Amino acid sequence: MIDKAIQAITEPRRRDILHLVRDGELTSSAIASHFDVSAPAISQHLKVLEEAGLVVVRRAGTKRFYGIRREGFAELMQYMESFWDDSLLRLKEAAEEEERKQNDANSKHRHD
Amino acid sequence: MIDKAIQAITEPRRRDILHLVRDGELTSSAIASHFDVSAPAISQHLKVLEEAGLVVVRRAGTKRFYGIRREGFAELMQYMESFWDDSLLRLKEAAEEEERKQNDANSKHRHD
DNA sequence: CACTTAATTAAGTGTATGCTAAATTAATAA
DNA sequence: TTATTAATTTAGCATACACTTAATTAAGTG
Repeated sequence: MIDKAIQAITEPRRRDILHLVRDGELTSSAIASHFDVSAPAISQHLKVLEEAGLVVVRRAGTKRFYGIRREGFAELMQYMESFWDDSLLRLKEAAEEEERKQNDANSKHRHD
Repeated sequence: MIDKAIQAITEPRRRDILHLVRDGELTSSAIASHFDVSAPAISQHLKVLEEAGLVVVRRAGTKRFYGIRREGFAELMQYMESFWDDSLLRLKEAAEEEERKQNDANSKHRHD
């Protein structure tokens, strides 16, 4: 699922769609009106986002309202954070180690 | 550049490569040895990651050592955070609003 | 029922992309 | 210089995917 979610946010158009619906539900056609592509194209993007667990549909008559799915969003964010936080932690440690070495080297050369 | 970075981490194999090099520099062949694909395939992935500003190369003789590029990583992380943090903030607000409504409705029905 | 509205599914197209084997570059060693 | 090692670039292939138009489904409405 997490792979699907990452795959889903790959496509710039789908990130745009997520930005559109994150403030509240929108119908497929309302979303489509923001773009220069056909309604089916948007419908296909919405399907991908839904299968990735990032949006949910609420049916009301002939309309379908799309909105953010919190759990999916949270899961994706957690993955991202664990990925980058771990990396940054290690980079921070590496940077500090580097600085230590630098200081050692300097103190050997300095004679004040 | 940020679009290229997102595009770059789309591919699962490239995320795996990033995981491999985030603890320290590795040569192209050392990276390739972890996977079932050919060396050229890895080389091409590394090129994508380099052009996205996520890794850097250090040449030493015939070898090329690949490592994480901090600035690129930080930039990508910032973008991700701003995307998701904004979203989560709005979702949190929406949830609180929802709860308020729920409470109002309950207090009208309750007669204790 | 026929008609409208909202949206999706289906079929087909062009392009991007991940992969391979073969050729090429680059640095070093004999 | 010739050979070796490390890696990349090239050319070609197969698949994935974003898009289009046309057809179809689904829910109301006259």
